[in-house]
Amino acid sequence: MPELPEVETVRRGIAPHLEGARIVQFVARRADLRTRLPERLAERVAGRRVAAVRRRAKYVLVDLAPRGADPAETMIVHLGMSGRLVVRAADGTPPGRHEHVAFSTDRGMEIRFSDPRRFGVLDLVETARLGEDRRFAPLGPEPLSDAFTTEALAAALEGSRTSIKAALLDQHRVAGIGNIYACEALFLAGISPRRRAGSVSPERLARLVAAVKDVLARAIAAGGSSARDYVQSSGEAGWFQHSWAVYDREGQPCPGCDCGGGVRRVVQAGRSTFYCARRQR
DNA sequence: CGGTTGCCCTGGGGGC
DNA sequence: TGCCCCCAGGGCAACC
Repeated sequence: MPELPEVETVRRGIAPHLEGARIVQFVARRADLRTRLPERLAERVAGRRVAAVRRRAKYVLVDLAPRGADPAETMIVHLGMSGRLVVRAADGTPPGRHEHVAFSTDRGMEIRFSDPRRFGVLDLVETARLGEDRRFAPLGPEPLSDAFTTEALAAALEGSRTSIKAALLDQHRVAGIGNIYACEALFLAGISPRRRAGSVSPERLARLVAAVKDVLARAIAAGGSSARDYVQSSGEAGWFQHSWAVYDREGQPCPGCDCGGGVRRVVQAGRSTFYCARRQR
């Protein structure tokens, strides 16, 4: 699934089409995503004006303006591993097999949520209660915000005996990093993914914070890096070649390093980790 | 309590 | 070509 940069790119892709627009029709074709769609979702959303499209961690947040007695509500979208939000003209084209939800706007555009693996989530919560939602309350800081500092990361990792790689994937310590960018940031910072999280020195944590920000910002600037499941929100298929230094490059030489073994793959907490044993210590 | 494992689901790729 | 196994960007509940 899209990690933070891909979700941010999706947000930027759909925001111009949604912000200020009114949702005129909302259709849910199947309700059994990772969690069930909320009751009466279509009637609760149809007719509402979109106040803003935001992002928190890997969630897209579509803020719906109040309507009559209805308070401001937020549609929460998580793309899971294979989810997409595609913008297209509302031209009546029938939905594809995996397009589970679709909604159109008074500007003649349609947003389709497709998710073959159905690991995604779509929910509706009162905007004022978002902060106490169990999915959002425990989230760590946004890595691209000023709140994500060396000191903040050190505090989040203090005493932790898990690996630094697993810690970076823990959304409660820092939010939005997934498997690809965890690998890439550790490579950039020269830190072994197997090192215990609580034992990384402040100097190296400072490098890691900078590496996380750098790798995420560059991915956003590039439009998000892609994997096979991803399609840019504006609809064009497959954007971009991968430009990863170590992710999915087992056995290949890492950039600027001719160490014999090349990039290694190990499994940590059930997820593949790619790293260079020579450059990462 | 913190950390690790298994599972939710479908599709694509590689090996045979 | 076909089949079968393995793997995949996440998150969470159930376990140690």
